[in-house]
Amino acid sequence: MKTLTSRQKQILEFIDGFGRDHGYAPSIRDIVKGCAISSTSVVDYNLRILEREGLLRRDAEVSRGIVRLGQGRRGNRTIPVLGQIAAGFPIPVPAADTWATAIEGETVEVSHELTRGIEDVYALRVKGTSMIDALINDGDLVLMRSTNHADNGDMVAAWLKAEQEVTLKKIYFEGDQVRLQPMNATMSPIYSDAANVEVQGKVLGVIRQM
Amino acid sequence: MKTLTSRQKQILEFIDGFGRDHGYAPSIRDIVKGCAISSTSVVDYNLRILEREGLLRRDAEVSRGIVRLGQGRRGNRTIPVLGQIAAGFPIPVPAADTWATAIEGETVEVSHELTRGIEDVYALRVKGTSMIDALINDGDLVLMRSTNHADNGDMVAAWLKAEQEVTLKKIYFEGDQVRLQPMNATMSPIYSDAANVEVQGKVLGVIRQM
DNA sequence: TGTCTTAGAGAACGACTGTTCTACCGGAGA
DNA sequence: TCTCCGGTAGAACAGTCGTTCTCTAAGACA
Repeated sequence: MKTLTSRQKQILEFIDGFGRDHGYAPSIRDIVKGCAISSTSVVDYNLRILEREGLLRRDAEVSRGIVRLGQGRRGNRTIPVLGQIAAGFPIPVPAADTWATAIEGETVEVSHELTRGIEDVYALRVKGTSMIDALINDGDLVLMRSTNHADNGDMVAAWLKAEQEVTLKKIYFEGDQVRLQPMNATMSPIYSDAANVEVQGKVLGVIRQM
Repeated sequence: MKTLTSRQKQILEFIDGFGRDHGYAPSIRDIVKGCAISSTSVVDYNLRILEREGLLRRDAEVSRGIVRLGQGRRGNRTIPVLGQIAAGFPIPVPAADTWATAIEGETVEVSHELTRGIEDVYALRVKGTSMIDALINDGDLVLMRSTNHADNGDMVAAWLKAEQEVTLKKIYFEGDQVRLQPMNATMSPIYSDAANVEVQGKVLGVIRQM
């Protein structure tokens, strides 16, 4: 990338500032005024360069059609809070329609850093202190990736069919057995038949508010 | 708030969708096409209602001057990660210049929900498992509000002057004594002279990525 | 039945705005 | 000196876009 001229940096900064102040992009003439430039063609000229450099996108013949690209502008993901998780209480694996209806309810906003671009993410509010061994407290929000697959050592929400309960544990596959390991050394792991265990989701992160 | 008509909901959803797709707001005529409405005046009429209900803001005579308000659209805060915290290692209370230089370094993006509009927020990365009693693990990010004041029961970063160390504990003021309470019942609280304890910050939240 | 309110349709006006064409200027290179 | 090029000016054009005025229609209410 070629280094930007001071004018181009100035225009870029003006666009960002204008967006923060107004909530929409400036017009060419807004930039003319804001950067003390005397002609719209100069702005157009420099915007073409900035677009070529990949710093913004322009939609032809659209008023205020400048969209800033690059840096941390990607915004938030809105994640549905599908329900609560507590020992002995099943979590519904979200189906397409569950998803839609959940949108109406509680949601959290998280940055892309946390979800890392993963699509099927939902959140569960932890009820009770039964997960305290896993450093997860009452009221915490766990970000879950909806999946039926897990790797050794992943922290998962596991559905124990016979026991009819869900626990949040680390999972280890040992032959046709599955070991569900609490994160507290003083607690014993649960061993179960692999057929009896169904992975409902993988924990991506934890958010706690105080 | 009066309940919205289906047309108003439709327009609202179209605006949100258009914004996601294009990065800028639709024009009135975009809404006309997108919602199969036959006149711009109908859109204008409904937009006025939506504006009155506080669901959006319109800037007069500005192309694509619709700004969606309400729900979780407020965008992110960029929080500087000022350093690490580990037992026995002092946290610098951020001064104005520390702040500026830290901006250049690592940052996290968090939604406004977490910071609740509070200004002086910084983050610390937890090193080691010395805070595990407080349900905070190695590598976690603690969101701190920079303050010298704390209320009874707040979780704070406390600087013990004589011992030259910082701990993350619940704080209780008991006369001229201060009780620093770990969050694990099997551990004993630390009692210290009030003059020996300096609150450096209050924990607002914890973010853990797995 | 007549009036008011809500909702929608259609068209026209004028301001807003992106695009483009021509011209000017200074420095680098031949 | 002449030419080319990056950068700048100014102006005109045409399409975009918000606003507003007039009309229509259906339901509520007295």
